[in-house]
Amino acid sequence: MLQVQAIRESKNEFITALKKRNIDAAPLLDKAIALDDKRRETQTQLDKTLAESNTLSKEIGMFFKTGKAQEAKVLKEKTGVLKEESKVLSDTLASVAEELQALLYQIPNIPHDSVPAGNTDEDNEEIFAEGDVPELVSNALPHWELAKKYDIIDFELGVKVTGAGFPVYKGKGARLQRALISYFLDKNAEAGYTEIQVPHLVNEASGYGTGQLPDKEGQMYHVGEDDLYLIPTAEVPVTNLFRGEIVKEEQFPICYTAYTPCFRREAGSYGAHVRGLNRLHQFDKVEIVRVEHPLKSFEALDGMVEHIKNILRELKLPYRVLRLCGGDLGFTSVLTYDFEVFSTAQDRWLEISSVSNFEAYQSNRLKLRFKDKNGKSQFAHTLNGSSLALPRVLAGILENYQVEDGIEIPEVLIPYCGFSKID
RNA sequence: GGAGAAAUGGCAGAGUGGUCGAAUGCGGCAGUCUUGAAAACUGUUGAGGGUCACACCUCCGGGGGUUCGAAUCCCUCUUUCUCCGCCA
Repeated sequence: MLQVQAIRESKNEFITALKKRNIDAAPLLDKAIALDDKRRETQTQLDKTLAESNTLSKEIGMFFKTGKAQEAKVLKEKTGVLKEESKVLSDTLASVAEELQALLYQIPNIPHDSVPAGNTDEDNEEIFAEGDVPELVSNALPHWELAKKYDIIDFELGVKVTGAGFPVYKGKGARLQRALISYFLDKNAEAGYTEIQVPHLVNEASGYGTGQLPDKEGQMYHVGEDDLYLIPTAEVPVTNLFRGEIVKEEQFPICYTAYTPCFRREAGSYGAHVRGLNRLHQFDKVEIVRVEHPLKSFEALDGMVEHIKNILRELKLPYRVLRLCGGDLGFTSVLTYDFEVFSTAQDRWLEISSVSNFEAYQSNRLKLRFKDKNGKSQFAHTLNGSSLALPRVLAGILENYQVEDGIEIPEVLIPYCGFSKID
């Protein structure tokens, strides 16, 4: 969430920037400032009342010690009144603070200067493209047909066991998927990311920490009996490792990578673009997460983009990089680059990675800080990106690497797979 | 799942109703000594809010209560440890 102090300092800039998200933020920001004024005023009054009460209590103690019970009794009556007052004040404070918090949760992050205005993915800005679209055989198939033909992914079996959107990977399909996971993790480790394994279920506080709660509640699977959520991305457990932490400045950059399955209810999504691996309830993803010094976070973002480009280059997949427009930008993000692979057989772009800088928006919720050189603590910046999301990379490989009598395996993956062709 | 014990500052560990934000040790930082380092000695060292800076307020696992006053008493939740049971 935004810091009230920042809202006070840059209200007009924020209003202008939030227009790119098609939001008229003026009333929200004004209300936040007004609530914060009220909060501070109440806090001051409460502090005064408590200070008085503390002083009197000490005096009472002294009177008791010196046997002056009568004097103590008089003061006790006074503190009784102060107690009533402070009760009222602290109730007011709690409710004002809660209201302010709820309001701040509703205000999205401030888009970066470079973010284009716009409403939908149509308005995203292509900033880079690379790789040749392969010439495919005349009877090229989409991946769900290929999956059936070579018996490497079974969607029906998944339906039987669980439901739609939970595919079963078989044989070389399963092996290829595992190869991709290992390959991605190795590439990330090579680039300086520390590999970690994290829980796949998180508690409510973690959901709030990274911003999935309260606004995307319906997108997560919730285990009611234990009040836990299945993670929609490794971002949630990995970033929450730092919840409430004060890190040392010299620890920067903090770079982690983790493989996890991801669970998404995808409530409300429908249409022709959800076939096969395009949209699933459970899928695998390798994530990279960074915690950075505020002055270094955009440099870090660029580094992450370059890193992912390198991977796609090695896989020899045609891809492009988009800068998301205000309307398509995630709630908590300042700047997001999406990577898309071109699927020749489907004749469309498939999103395979999303790389974002959240600046201090998550840190403020997480209370993730560092000590600067002056010994002051300030919020760190958090970033994350997919490196990469498996199903669509798999779809891209299956479709773009198909030949007359099978599917070839990208060269870099052969050592991981132990075979060079699916047939 | 059953029984018992515990939760205090970066760590260890005192503190069972008032002067305790908290002894002491270790660690960290600064200084003295030293060519330099180590040792020794001296000083300093939690977080948040608030202030120009002070003052002041809050925090001893979380929440609630008793009291004029709570780290200390009561309730509750969570977590950890030990023993037993079960088990990948």
